[in-house]
Amino acid sequence: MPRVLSPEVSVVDGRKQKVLATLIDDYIATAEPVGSRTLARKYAFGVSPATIRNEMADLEELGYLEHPHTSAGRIPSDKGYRYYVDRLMRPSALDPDVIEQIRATYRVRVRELQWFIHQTARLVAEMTAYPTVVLAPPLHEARLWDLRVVAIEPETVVLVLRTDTGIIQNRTLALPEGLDAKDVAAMAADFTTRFRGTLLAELQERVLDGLSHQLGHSWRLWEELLGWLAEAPDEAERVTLGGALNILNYPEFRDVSKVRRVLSFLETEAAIDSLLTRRPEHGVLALIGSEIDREDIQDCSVVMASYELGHKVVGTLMVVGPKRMEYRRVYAILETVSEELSRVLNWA
Amino acid sequence: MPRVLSPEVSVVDGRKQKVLATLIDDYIATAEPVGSRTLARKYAFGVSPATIRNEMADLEELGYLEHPHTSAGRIPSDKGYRYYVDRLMRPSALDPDVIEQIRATYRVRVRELQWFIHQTARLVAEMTAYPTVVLAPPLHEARLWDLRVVAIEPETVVLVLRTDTGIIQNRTLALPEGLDAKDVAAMAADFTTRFRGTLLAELQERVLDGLSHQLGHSWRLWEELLGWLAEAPDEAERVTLGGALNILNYPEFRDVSKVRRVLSFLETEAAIDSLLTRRPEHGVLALIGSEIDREDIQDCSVVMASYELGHKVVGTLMVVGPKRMEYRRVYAILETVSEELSRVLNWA
DNA sequence: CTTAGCACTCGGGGCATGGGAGTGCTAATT
DNA sequence: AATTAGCACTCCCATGCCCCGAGTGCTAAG
Repeated sequence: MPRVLSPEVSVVDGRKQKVLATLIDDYIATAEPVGSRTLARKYAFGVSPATIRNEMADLEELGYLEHPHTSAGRIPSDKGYRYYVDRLMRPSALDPDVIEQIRATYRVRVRELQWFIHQTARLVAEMTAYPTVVLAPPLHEARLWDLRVVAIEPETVVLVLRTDTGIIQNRTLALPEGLDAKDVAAMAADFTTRFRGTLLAELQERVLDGLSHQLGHSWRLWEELLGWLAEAPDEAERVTLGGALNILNYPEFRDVSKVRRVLSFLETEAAIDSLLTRRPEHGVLALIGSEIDREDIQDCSVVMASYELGHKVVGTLMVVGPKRMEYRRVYAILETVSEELSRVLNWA
Repeated sequence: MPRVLSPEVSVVDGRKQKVLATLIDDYIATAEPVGSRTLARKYAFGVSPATIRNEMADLEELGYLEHPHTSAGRIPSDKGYRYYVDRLMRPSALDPDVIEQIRATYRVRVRELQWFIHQTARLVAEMTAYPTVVLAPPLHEARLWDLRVVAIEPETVVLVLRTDTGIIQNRTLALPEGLDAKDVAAMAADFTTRFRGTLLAELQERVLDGLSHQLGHSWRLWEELLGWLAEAPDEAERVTLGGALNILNYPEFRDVSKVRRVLSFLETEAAIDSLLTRRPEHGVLALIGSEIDREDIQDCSVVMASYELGHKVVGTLMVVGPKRMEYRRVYAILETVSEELSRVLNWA
């Protein structure tokens, strides 16, 4: 008859914690269910397998471990991982080399936001060896700062849109007959003074409301121009994916259909967005397996962090991998990268 | 004792051709080795399996078919596919709907080249159901047309680079102290008049030769500016990949390691470049299995077509899939898409 | 409380077996 | 001479079986 265990107290028991932590570390490293003998031999526990066996049985009863089948070792449950992440794992100190690599990435001449986002996705994917998603600030939430016109040819101009978050989009535009670049430049200047500071989302709405009629300028041109303004926020590439193929390195994804599930998830903007409700304002946060409320990637974990621009939280980094993820390392990397990224974006 | 067959003549034999064509069609559709019985029953041949068997044995001896093992049906050899592509397959007429879908994609307001390339990759990947790569014209081969400066803030400007092929890149630049936007604009104008028409590759070289010294303007700014010009061609994203996940739908890629081989190939610019030596100037070309001289994707086929800009061949479309590819359909789609794309890029 | 001992469970690898698909040859048919 | 029926043969592969080993859970002794 099993001992009766009062849940929270017993896990606090030092040895149980050590067993759980060690088991999870081992399982993260090997992807094989861990047995009592392995645990006792491989790590210096100073107790016999039988003792460990008892502890493991308790941990299972408490819901921290599971049994794929009778004669296999144990694997962590979602609850087990959660406990590990919240209480057990020692924060990992990044190697100075690694920190230097991160800093070096951002130690560059002035670049545009999109460049930083790309580099970040690439960097984190490479360093963690998991697929990584970086979300750019949604253009809808940005405010118009500046609309400029560059004459390129008599009948062609380039529009340069700049927002308060420093995002720049440009777009070539053919001029309707009878207008030259100067007219357009004047219109743009007028437009800028009128609407500087307005949310792009709001402008978008107003366009649909027929803003162009009220402006009195050349009707057709404004239609095009405002049409573009209205489209720009939707067209902007918000999700940047790095190292998608990393997923193929993990044995839990030896099955092609699982690979498809995860990769389609990562390529679907709406899917990624659905995770954003959980985004942490500060620090790093993990969603483990069933904590993600989407069926398609229930056997994955997601680790997220935010970054700031103009001292406001605007974007997100996400690392996606098997539940058996190297949380320690990923936490450390995301912490450092999100800090450094925020720093460079805030020109500090 | 097998009959002696003079190679080229005998394949011309009508029935052998029909057997070969039908077998390949069936294999393309099913991915299963095709046996004589299946062939005779499923398609109205009017002869018995035994006869087909003889034909198949001949075709194998001639090198057009292979035998995975004694008791399996036949599959086409690379030579067989080649013969099929060159002589056997009837060109497929695209459905009017499909043609309309292609046209509609390009029936848009003025856009930049990069937009067309993205759309094309997406469109072809969706229509063929294979991964698709679109190559942009290499910036090295473009000529400087225009360098413009837009003042954004007192100490920040946006540079807009335009080439003869209409490619636009822009870049934010922080001004060194003591310079204002007007100075820079003047410099840029000067630069444009001096170097309009020069190959970017050449400019790149000259930069390395210390061009900035000769220009006499503010030394530091030119360094930055020219540094950017020198980098731009290398940074430009030349390879656009669409529908990478399509590869997962084909049973020959049920094995994750094969998926990895193909997808890493597609993500490696240098690898893609190595195929370019075979790019056709006109029309559509297939490389089948061993005809691709790279080991990593020997069990794939690549179908390519070029597109024109300014009436010069500058870029390439590639569809990548298993050797058992739907050549008919892919040929038809690539033909139409490359024509329509060239048309829209040439403003016709 | 810990541990040795031991019976028990279960998944998976190895091996034999049989069925089925397909071939290739021969001989008969047209 | 070409076609086809017949048939023996080959070989893959799914199935079932057995056995091994890893791991457990219980009991009883230290």
